Amino acid sequence: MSVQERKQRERAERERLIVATARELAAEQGWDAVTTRRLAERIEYSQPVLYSHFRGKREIIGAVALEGAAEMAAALRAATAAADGPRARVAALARSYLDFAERNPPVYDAMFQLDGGLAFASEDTPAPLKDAFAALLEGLGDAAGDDVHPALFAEVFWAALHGLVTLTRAGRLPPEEAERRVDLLVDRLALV
Amino acid sequence: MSVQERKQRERAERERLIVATARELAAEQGWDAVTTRRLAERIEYSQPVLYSHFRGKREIIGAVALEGAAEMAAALRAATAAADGPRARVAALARSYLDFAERNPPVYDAMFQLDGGLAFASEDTPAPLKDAFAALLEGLGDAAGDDVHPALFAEVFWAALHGLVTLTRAGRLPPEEAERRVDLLVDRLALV
DNA sequence: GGCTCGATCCTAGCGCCGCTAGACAAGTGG
DNA sequence: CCACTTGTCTAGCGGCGCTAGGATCGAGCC
Repeated sequence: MSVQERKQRERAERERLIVATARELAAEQGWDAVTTRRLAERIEYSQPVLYSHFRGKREIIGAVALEGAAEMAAALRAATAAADGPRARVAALARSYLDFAERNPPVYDAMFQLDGGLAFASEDTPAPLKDAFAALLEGLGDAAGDDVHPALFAEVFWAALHGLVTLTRAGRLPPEEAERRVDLLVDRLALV
Repeated sequence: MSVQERKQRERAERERLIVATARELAAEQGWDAVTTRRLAERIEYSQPVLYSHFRGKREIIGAVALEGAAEMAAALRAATAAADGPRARVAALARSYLDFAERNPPVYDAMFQLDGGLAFASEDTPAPLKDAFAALLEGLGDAAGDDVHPALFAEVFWAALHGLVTLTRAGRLPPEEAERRVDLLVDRLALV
């Protein structure tokens, strides 16, 4: 069986290569430049090979999004763990979120802007996505206050962060004021 | 000169037809279905005619976005004018914004999700876009509080609303709770 | 060791996209 | 009546996502 196992390993390896290359290409030249032809050329296989791993381009985007979700969850947890006190924790969470989006624009796009064909709010939502939201929920802790359901609070807080990311990226919000916006958001929304 | 004037009128009329048809097609089948070929067929002209009015597809999307911005500005002003008291005004503004996005998904997408080639935060930002933000700013009035610049406050409030729209559309936030989220946003963010 | 056969991968191509060059008809001014 | 501008169309370019069908190659059996 060793031969089959080796083949499976190689296959999995190649799948990782595809996702990593797609991400790399997107980081260098944007998602528009990520075409199946270019991607195939970079991994030094022909186009149809991509389709033996993924149903189509959407699924490749989705794979990048899942990778990103896992990384974001880790980043959020690391940031909140290092913070001291409730307010600092919420602020660190917010900064960490914005920071992640700024450092990985194509990954963030894959997660929220592009169609990666991922189910979001259903039972078959992929685990990494659920976990990223869980990390958000943990970090916010009891900043929701007694009169508001924590999940609802997390949703609104998340929406605000996501809006900041989107509008900043669109060139609508000058980056210099980012810090002040985070302060405003944390000071007013969170009860800490 | 009458002949030339008539021609100009007809030309302007056809341009409106193009934009309206693009919007209609997007509303019926989504922006993916808005191709230059289909659009040309619907207006009963050939493809190149589109390019005598717009530089390309992006500009057509941009035109729909501008139309949408003007409508949104009007909707926001109407909603805030009808509201009584500062808190009601802010709440009406928020509901009106979300309502607009829900009623006109493709238009909202043209404004904020797609690339319409519009300059956003510079001196040559088209007037309708500036005006829409102005309407937002007016509606929020002095809900910013004394310690926060009104424009900065408007940006954050807007970002939160935009995030709610995006995440709701992505299926991430259940629509039933929309009202409660608006309440949370208004109660905490606005000082009224 | 030679052969069969299934897995694996590639070449070629389909239908569609955004966009444009160049032919052609219609209307205007001399 | 003719030259010419203006407006529109036909046809086609390069590139897209995706797939059918043929070639190749290595594993497993006699």
